[in-house]
Amino acid sequence: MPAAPVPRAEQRRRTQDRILAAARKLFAENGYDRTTIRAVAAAAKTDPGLVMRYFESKEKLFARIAVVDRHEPVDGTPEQVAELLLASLGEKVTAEPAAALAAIRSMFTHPEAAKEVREAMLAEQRQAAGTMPVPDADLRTGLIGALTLGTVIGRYLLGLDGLRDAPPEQITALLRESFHSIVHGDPDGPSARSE
Amino acid sequence: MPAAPVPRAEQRRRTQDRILAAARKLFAENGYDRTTIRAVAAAAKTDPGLVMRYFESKEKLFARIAVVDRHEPVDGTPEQVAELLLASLGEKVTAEPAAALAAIRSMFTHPEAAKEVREAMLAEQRQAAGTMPVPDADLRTGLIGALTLGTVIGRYLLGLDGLRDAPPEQITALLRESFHSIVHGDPDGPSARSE
DNA sequence: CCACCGAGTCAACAGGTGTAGACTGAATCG
DNA sequence: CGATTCAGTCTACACCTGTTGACTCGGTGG
Repeated sequence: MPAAPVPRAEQRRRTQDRILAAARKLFAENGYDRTTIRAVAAAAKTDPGLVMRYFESKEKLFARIAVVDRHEPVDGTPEQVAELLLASLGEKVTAEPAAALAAIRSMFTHPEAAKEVREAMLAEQRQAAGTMPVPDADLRTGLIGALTLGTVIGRYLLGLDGLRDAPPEQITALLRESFHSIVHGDPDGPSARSE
Repeated sequence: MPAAPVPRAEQRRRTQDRILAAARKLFAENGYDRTTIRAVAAAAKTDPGLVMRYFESKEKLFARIAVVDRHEPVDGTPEQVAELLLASLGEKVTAEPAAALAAIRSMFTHPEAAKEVREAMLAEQRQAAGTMPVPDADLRTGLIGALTLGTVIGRYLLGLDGLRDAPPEQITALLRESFHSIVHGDPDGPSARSE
């Protein structure tokens, strides 16, 4: 007597979770286009039809997965802002969030993913820019965002030699001075340092 | 009487050029997966069959297009190396080579494109690393490569607000100090500056 | 001038895609 | 206990993909 007949609600939750996990993994590894509903279903040991039933469409499934989490508002002096942005990079380099990787990997070919990444970066950018009273604040904060993105890509998506297995603290240590110089460096280059 | 019957050789060259131009454009805009042979043929005002006949396969056509040009060997003191890498970024930010964009846009989903970009970056990295007598030279040069890539991506592929229309000199000026600090900064962070 | 070659066109194939719908059987509920 | 709901499965559709081969027809070399 199989006395433990798994309740239907729980059964459903389990399969949905398996599908989400498989989707996260496959989207992160192969990007949107190269990930098929059939592959997700297979990896989740289910049927493509079920994936459709639970998540409506491939698009919706991807949207459910590929979220880049926005961090809390930054504020303070430019130096503090630089330090905060650096810390946020540290988290990203430490955590390896499959969801963000899925979005980043797909952002060049999938419009929705590009929008997701762009908006997350712009949100960060606007807030940081507000604390900088220089005319080219947009450029500076955008640059820092780009550098952050480049670092994450180099480490996780390209696996560059020096970056792949470096301890996060070492990476952030090397970038600390960079971030600071960009945030409050003088606009005409480093030739005239006032500090 | 249309007295100028275009010679066959030239006719062929023209069509091949049209195909190559269309492929460059479409691969750069949409990436490998989302670019179809049919679309290339249509944009080149030809037939898919002809594309196959002239370039054998989609793969070969892409390989023909997506080449990231390696620049000449860098050498000298670390400071000079930093300056050279910065200049090379300047070129990249100025030129907007469709070919490289095609490779970069496809590198997350197309293995061959990833290899192309990786190898171009590693070649640069190895040479630059040779001039640095520190144990973490790989990390430093890899980081600079990642920052360069991030900048190009932010400018051309994401079109970030501050980066999209900033003059290249301004970008390189802001990054100059960063590159230098990474190349010859001290390994334990910027807290103890010897300069 | 005529046979040939090759640029260009067309239709089709085999495979893979997202998605829809009918069906089955067991958990659920009155 | 009987009726019903619903997780899970299977089949099929319509479409799009890279790629192939047969066909046309005008420039080309003998």
